[in-house]
Order: sequence, then C-alpha cells, then structure tokens
Amino acid sequence: MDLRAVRSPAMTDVAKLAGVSHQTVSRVLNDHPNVREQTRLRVRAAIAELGYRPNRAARALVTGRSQLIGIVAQNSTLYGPASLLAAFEQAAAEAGFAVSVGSVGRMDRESIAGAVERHLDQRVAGLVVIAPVASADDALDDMPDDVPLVTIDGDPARSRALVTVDQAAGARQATELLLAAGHRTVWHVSGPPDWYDAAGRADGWRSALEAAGAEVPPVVAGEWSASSGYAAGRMLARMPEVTAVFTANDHQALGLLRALSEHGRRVPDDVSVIGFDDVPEAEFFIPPLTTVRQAFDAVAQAGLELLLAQISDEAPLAEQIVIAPTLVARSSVGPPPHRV
Amino acid sequence: MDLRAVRSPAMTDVAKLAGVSHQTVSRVLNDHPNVREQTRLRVRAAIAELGYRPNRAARALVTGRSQLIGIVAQNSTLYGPASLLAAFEQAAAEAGFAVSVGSVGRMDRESIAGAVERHLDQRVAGLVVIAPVASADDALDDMPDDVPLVTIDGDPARSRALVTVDQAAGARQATELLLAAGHRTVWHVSGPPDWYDAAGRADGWRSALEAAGAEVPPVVAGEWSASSGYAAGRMLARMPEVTAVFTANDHQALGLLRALSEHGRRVPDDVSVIGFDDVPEAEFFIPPLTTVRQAFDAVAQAGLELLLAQISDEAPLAEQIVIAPTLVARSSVGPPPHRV
DNA sequence: GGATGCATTGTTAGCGATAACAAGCGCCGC
DNA sequence: GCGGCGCTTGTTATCGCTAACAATGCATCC
Repeated sequence: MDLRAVRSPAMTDVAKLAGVSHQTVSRVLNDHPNVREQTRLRVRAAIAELGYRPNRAARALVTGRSQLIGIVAQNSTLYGPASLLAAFEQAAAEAGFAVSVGSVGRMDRESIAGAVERHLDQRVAGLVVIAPVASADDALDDMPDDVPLVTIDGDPARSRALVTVDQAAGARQATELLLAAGHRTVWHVSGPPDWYDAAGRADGWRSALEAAGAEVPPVVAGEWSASSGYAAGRMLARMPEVTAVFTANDHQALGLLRALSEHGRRVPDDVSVIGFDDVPEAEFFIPPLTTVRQAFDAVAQAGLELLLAQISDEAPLAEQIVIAPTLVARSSVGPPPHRV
Repeated sequence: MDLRAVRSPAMTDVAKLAGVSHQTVSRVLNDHPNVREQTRLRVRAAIAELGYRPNRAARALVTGRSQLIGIVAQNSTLYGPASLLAAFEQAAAEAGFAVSVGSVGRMDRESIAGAVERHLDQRVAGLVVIAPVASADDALDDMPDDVPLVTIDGDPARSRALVTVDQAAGARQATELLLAAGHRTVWHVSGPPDWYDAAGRADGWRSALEAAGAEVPPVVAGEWSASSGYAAGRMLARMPEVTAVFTANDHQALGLLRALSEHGRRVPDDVSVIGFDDVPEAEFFIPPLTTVRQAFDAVAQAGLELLLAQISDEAPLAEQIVIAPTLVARSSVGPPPHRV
C-alpha cells in the first residue's frame, strides 16, 4: 500500500540522513555563515532527496512571526482596489511572501480593527492597509506599533510609511488639457467626498482652474458608479454652457457618455470628457475615453519595498512615496463648439 | 513606562488568572463538553480581562493545520475572477477562516503546482483552485489528496468537489431570447477556446440554435477583451444579414457596440446584442446591455460549504454543484429590422 | 460500605522549528 | 609547547498549544 501520507519529513529526518544535527540543517536553511561548504552540500542533498519543506507554523511559533503579509482592503470589485490587490499579491509572491487578505465591508474603525486583529492572530510579518477613505483614519491611530505597517492612500499625518498616487496632479493634467483645448472652464463630477482619491482629484481640478483664472463651477457630487455619472450627465446635458467635463473615474464617465448621447449631445463635438483610472475598456467607450492612468503595480511595488525594509531592518523608517499618474489621450476631447 | 509590548498573554497566563490549568483554558476555547459552567465563565472572564487571543501558529503546529484557506487563481483583473475572489474571501471570513491568495501568471501545470506548494507550506486547512482553463487540468491530477480541495470551474472528470456555473444554460437563454424576438439566427463572438466558460457559452448558443432549427453561423473567435469585441464588430457590422449577436462577455459587447455605432448600425433597431457577466456598468452601455448574470457569491458560498464539509468531516465527499445563471433583460434587444 | 462510573480537572508529552550555550578542533603567537 | 581564539557542530531549552492519559470527586448501585 501507499505510505505517502505517513508524515511529511521534518528537520530531524533531514539531519539523520545527512548525518548532522537538526540545528545544522536549520543553519543551512537560514543561510548562516560558519557552516562548512561540504556539510552544506550534504544537507542540501538530503533536503532534496526527502523533498523536505520547512514547517512554517513551527518557525512562526518560535520566531513569533510568519512569512505572511496581511492586506486589509475594502471588499470591492472596483477597478482601482481590485487592481491594487492583484498587483500587491504578485509582488509579494515574488519576494517569497504569502498574502492573506482581510477585507472589510465598510472602512470604519471597528471593521478595520477586526481585520487587523485577525491578521495579527496569524502572526503576519507585516501589514498593508489600503485606506483610501477618511473614515479609516481613526483606525490607523490604534494600529499596533510593533508590526511593520504600510498604508496605501491613507492620511499622511497618521501613517509612518505611506504610498499614494498624486491624484491632484492627474486631475490638474486633465483639467489643463481641456483648458488648453479652448474650453472656457471645466465641470467636475466628483467621487464620494470621504475618499482621499476623490478629494485629491477635486482639489487638482480646482487648482488648475484657479491657476488659469477660469471660473470654478459647482462640483457635481457623485459616487464611483456609472449610475451616478449617468445621473450627473442627465443634468449637465441640458446645460448648453457645459462643454467640458472631468469625471472622478471612468465608470462615471461611461454613465455620463450615455446621458449625453441620450440628450443628443455629441462627444467630443459638443462636450469633451475626461475620466480617471484607465480601465481596460475605456478605449472602447463611445467615443474612446481620454483618462488618467494610475500605475498600480508601481504602487504595490513601492509599498512592498517599504514593508520589507521595515521587516528586515527593524528600523521604523518613516518614508512616504508618491507615484505620479499619467494622462492617456484619446478622442473624447476636442475644442469647444463655436457658439458657446 | 508603557509595558504593553512585553509579551502578549499566553494560555498559561489566562489559566493562572482563572485559577485553572492551561488545559482547561484550551477546553473552553475549543468548546469541549465536560467543563463546568462556572469554570467556563471564570475562564471566559480571564480571557476577556487579559485580552487573550490564541496563537494560531502554535495551534497549527500541533494540529498540523491552520485556520487558513488557500486560493489559487489566475492573476487577473477580469470581472469574473476578481468577483469570485472577493466573494470567496468574504464567505471565508464569515466562517472564521483567513484567506491566503496565491495567484499565478498562467494556468499551466507548473505554475499551479508552485502556488499549491506555497500554500501547503502554510499548512492551509483547505485549498480552492479556480481553474477555468483546460490547461489547468493536468495540474489537478497531481493535487495532494490529503488536503481538502474544491475546484471552481474545472474539469468535472478530474475533480472530487467542484462548483461550476451552468454557462450553457445561460447562453441558451440568451440565444432563445433573441430567436423569440424574431431573429432568424444569432451570431456569436466567443471567448478564448481553452476556457471552460467560453466553451460552455458557445455550446449553449449552438444547442439553442439547433433546437430551434436555426442556421448556425460560424463562430467569431475572440478573447475576453473589449478590443476583441471591437474587432469582431468591425467585421459583423458590414454584414447586413447579422441582426443578433451574443458575445461571450460584457466587455466584448462593449467593443462590439462601439464598432456597430461607428458603422452606423443602431442597437437594437438594426442589431440586437446580448453579453454575459452583468458587469456593474452594463446598465450604462449605449444602449443598456441585456446580459446574463452569474451569481458569484452563490458560487463562493457553495464552494466554501463543500470545503468546510471536507475539513470537518474528513469524509472525501465527491459532490459537484452547479449554479444557474439568470438573464438580465435591458434594451439592447429588439425585433429584427423589417427587411432582412 | 466499597466498587463502579461519570463528570471534571490536572499532568505530561510532544508538534517542528530557532536561540543560546557548550564542546571539539585546528591554528596561532609567544 | 601551551593557552587562547575562531570556526564548526552538537545539546538543550523553549515558543504556545492540543492530545492522551491520570487523578480527583461525587453520585449511584448492590
């Protein structure tokens, strides 16, 4: 009969086969100096022969820390968060870490604390908190300070290590592009006001208008959804003075485009539109959407580097990294119609 | 000075405070019978007072299994996989399990095996493999059989426990709706042929046509992307006999809609279109897209139940669950134009 | 009243790794 | 030639928990 399930080999089995003590095996595994090359090779061979793989639980027990990185994120299928999560997971895997995801329904203190606790139970080596919402700030205050922590899109004042995307810069670029095309001013459909991303985009938009001496129209408040873009669009479409709109994300832009189309306002002939995110489909909107791309993999990469530095160094370095977004020009932008 | 970081309390601390042995604490934690109610309360109180939380690593070490579920999925931001992942994570968290994600670049034997190994290192309590691609089949063959395993969208012949969505049924419904609207036949833009989902949708489409005695036009091969839908659309738009198209997903439909619009073919007046997935934005396509919704949370729920059953029972039950999708009717479908 | 049984609690022995310390050995300098 | 130092290896203790077994107390039964 097949005895494969008897027990997976432990360190002592390797030691016995290699004719050394288990401690020497441990040293080989952890790349300690002061192991004779010949011994090292013998141990390596034994490891290979037995197909030995160290027991992470045992290691975690004695060191008090696992090879696991915990991510706390809002449970959402929004393009931004989902991409970020995927990118992070990818980067962590390459660094030899597993990733445990703890998603929360809402970004409030209690939910986040719960997710963090669950991760601490697992003795994670480090924590990544994706906290794009103001309501997450309180939670950041009572983070444990004895575990490496990186915040993504959080409050700079409350985070030691932080990675953000310069939302305002992206919004400024978008707004400036529209102004440069000849539009007198640019309207803005915002995201939820408690999201930093949304606030940053609105700020960038406003500052670009002010810098250009353009009138600042009232913000049209929206959510991230296509639905809210549609609602905003139904209103804006009836206002002939609106010739350029910058939406806080691409989904809103999609809804806006439909509303404009229903009201017979052509894009970009009558109205120019710019979105934010560069979702993969944006190129196939009607018309193809000019938008702002965030480099999520760069964010993830930077975040992981910050985290790994903390994990290895112990030094609680307080770096903050800002990633610049890039404008992707497509055909949804044009000059304003002749008669404004 | 603050001594919070001294050491988090262990079971013996709780035991001392409650005046019992650490084993009794363990019994209380694991809901063993045969603990006097009074003792139980005393222990609970001590746990609360110390803010004690059990060390999972220690438990995993002695039991050989952690409270961690490993998920192997393709690293993608496609709507389907991303939603599934999110839903799964949600369901697992509710059941008190943490979720470790191991994503792979490609769904081949080697990549999957690697991800599985990484999970086994963590001594996961169970594994979920999202294997919607034929190339993943080989990998399923050399899965360890001593760890609970559930396959999502995989090969029924090779999986013990499997959850799938009845893609064919969804495709049939879509096709039948178009036929019922009066179209002579329905064209199909397919997904990548090695994906089970894509194959199932194509099968359902074909069988519905055959059952109705309609002519079966050649499949237009696509990928999941909007881009491929656009390419297909540029071709189909020039063919006046095409009055109804069923695409393998919503993104393709988006690309198709744009191609049709560019060629001056109106939807649904000239051409009716149905997609698959019901992405949140589908309602805001131009026009709103009729599509087929997969209940990802139901899939995740079912998958988790299968997994938990295996984890607790030890009984390697070989159940397979099929989830039925539902048609979501919107305005992209109408009768064919008068002159066909 | 003492054997029997059950409910309850305590004791001991690991799980598989790392850390701290000890020991063996060759080489150096005086 | 001998003490001491550094490289290499082994021994022992320990992390925090669960499993198996032992021990206790009390009610029950004949």
